[in-house]
Amino acid sequence: MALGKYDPEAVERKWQQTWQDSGCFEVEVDSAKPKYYVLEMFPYPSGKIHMGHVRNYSIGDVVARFKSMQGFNVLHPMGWDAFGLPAENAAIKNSTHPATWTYQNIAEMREQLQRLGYSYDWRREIASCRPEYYKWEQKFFLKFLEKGLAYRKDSPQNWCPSCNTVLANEQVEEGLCWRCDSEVEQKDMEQWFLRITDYADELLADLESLEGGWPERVLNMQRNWIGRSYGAELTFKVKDMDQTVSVFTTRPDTLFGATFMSVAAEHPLVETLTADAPNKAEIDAFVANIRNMDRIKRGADDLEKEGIFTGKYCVNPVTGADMPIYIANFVLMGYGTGAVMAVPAHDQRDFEFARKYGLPLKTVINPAELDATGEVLAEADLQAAYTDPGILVNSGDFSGMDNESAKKAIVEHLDSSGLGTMAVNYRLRDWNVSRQRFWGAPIPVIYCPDCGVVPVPEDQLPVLLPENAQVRSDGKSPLPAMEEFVNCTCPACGAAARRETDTFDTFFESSWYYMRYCDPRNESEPFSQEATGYWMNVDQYIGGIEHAILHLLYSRFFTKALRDTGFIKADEPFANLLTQGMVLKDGGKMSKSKGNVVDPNSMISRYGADATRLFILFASPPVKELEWSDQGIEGAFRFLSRLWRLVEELEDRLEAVRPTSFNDPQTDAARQLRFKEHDTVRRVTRDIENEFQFNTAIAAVMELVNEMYALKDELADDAPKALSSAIATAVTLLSPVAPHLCEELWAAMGHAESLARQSWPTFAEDALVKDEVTLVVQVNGKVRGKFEAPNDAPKDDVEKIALGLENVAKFIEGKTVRKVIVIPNKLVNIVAN
RNA sequence: GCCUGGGUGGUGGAACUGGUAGACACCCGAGACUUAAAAUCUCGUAAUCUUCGGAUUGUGCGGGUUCAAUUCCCGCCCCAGGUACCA
Repeated sequence: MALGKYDPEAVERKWQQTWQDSGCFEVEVDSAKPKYYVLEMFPYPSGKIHMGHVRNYSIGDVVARFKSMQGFNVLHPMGWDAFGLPAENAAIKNSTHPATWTYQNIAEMREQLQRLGYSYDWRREIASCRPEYYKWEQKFFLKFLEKGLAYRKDSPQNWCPSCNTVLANEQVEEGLCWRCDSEVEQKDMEQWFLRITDYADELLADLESLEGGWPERVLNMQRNWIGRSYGAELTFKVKDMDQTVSVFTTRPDTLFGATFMSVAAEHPLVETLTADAPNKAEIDAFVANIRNMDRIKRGADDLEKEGIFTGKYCVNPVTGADMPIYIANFVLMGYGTGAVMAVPAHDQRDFEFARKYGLPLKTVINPAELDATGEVLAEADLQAAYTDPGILVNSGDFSGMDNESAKKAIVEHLDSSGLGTMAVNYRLRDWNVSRQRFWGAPIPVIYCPDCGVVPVPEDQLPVLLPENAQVRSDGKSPLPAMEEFVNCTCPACGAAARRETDTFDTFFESSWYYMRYCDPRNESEPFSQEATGYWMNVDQYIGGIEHAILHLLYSRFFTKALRDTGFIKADEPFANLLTQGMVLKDGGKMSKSKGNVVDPNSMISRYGADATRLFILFASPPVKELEWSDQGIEGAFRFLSRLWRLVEELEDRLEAVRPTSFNDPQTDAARQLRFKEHDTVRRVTRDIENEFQFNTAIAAVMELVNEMYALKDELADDAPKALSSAIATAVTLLSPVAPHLCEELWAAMGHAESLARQSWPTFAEDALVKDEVTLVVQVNGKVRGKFEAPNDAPKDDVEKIALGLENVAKFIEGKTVRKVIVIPNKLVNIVAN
């Protein structure tokens, strides 16, 4: 077989067909083999793949092919995160059904991914918008409902006026909708929630088990998001009223210094407290003003602290002092209890508030150094709150205690009277999963006028999304107006009832798709225990950092919830996580508005899939950002052509040998090439295993190819065997990155079996032993010369040669040699002065 | 403010447990081949100086440890991401 000119398109199409015909990447449960599950985040079928996808999937493909060659049974699936708003928008624009647009996009994107030669088991492909898929999450929801993990609640929600739907807390970014950047409003609505907060502790604790496998910053982002703080819940009696106010505080040790109380404008007690206030109108206006303020303004750093006195007092349980109750604009209903005990001497916000409204300050924590002198921090002198640790003062029996011990002691004291307990508070809120959208999975419940909320019986699943729906031009979901969908009979009593018209948040689908991949065609259950027992967890998950909180937190929660409802045995879904960096152009993110988008298709048709993959993996390590370079991909293409030409030139003399099979060099050149060949195996293997350093792995193969070019004419009789072995090694090592070209060259050497089925090469230690090594000579730490010496030459010999070097002698002349440090086979440092 | 990363040539990036800083590639320059161009091949390419042997400086800044520091320690500056009136 003659190779001829390198034509990427022809080579790539040929091997893609071959792999498909032979079922090369199709895998089954095989308990005799160790498994490896590599997964890339499944794409939203927007219509076209972009460079970010190419990077994500190329990284995953190298891992999959590498692990497979190492002997693992590799699960490497692909599918589509197919529900979502863009399909509805496109449907409005083209007046079609969102499904039409979605399935068309899937077909196009599948073809593009196939053109890139990724080693997916396409039989396992899933699309989350198919009833065979969402049927199971409807079932999960019913189980959650049964377990009390799902509940319905009426409360203020984040509302995006542009998307016409509510958003989860995680989907609001700086007060804006995560998807469309519209300002998010607050709206009272009845919605379905999942009790993710029940798992707050476990979600936090298990992050420890991911240490090492997940990037530290993602673990930290999740920790911050869950936001656990330790403190106490204290109860204050309202004076002259049969009411109490509870607060959460991390500083119960400062209770003796609490001089007033601040509550949020939304606090349920506000109305009761102010009912008989003489300035009721003024208070109402103040409250309304805060409530109507948008999130951004209200959350601004420089927002002036403002408040208004309710006219009521509560009683400090330890001092008995009256504490005026204020409504304050900086107190948030969404955190803690929506009420704060104000300790102006030891909290900066309370300090500012107290100064503004002339409220009393009382020092109760004294800096230890000051305390030693017998003095106490003077309230009048305070320029800011004292928030550091110290010794309690003015605190009755607790005075003299250090403030850490006092936290516990004071809460225990209150506990006896039922006014305080230790408490843990989380920033995490329950997950609102209701969306007022059409293109999503219907929430399987029915509202009966007599029975209330009734779950759809399991045998009536799936609740199908109607195929005949007409999307509305105003963007609202058509479901509430579709009588044939809405009207139904109550499964409990048979009366006429209404079906829920909200659909699930699309993060519902992406929270469990990796489990479905394990058993994607199962019609009797979401997945079998056998399949998930073998394949789960995902060994390596790869995707963008933008999912660090949302998707990854929801998936972790889902795994635990499905474990507790008996579906799966795993505690965590993803053992290892790689977050790849963004693909940039001219220093900025590629975007249509900037007009700097590089279309993968044009690159593939021009340079081929192999060159595109090679460049994107070579230009930068996976976790870093990648600057796209048009010259760079040309360089990648040039290297592949160079390798191709080398094999073409030698084709007649090559033998179908295994990598690193050449082991009896006769010439120095052959010894040198053999060293390089084995060293390359060592480096490439190490670089891929350590942090997926594909860039340096590729560089190592480039060096090997350069070495072959440099030595090929000096190999004499060793040439055929030495070169055959080195080329076999080069194409094998490079095959995960540029699989098509490598298969072609492998075949050209005379191999009948696919390279994809070969085992990963190993290196021989003896090949890495050099007869001669270069030693560097330093004088006082500066390089002054170098020389060749036999491997493991005796220290004394090495020292003698080093001291005798001309340039070295120059630098030690007139000085006394104090010490000579010899690092074997590396370096000699002469210390002289 | 707090948390997490990160600052190395003209550019992307290397440097295994402290041991020749700049691998590999891009760009650029010179030469070979060619009628010519492209492609390809060879060589050069941190800065400054140079008697062309080499010398000096150099991994954000300032200190320190060490025979030896991009690597370890202390203090600062800058950049990116996350997060926050969180009580």
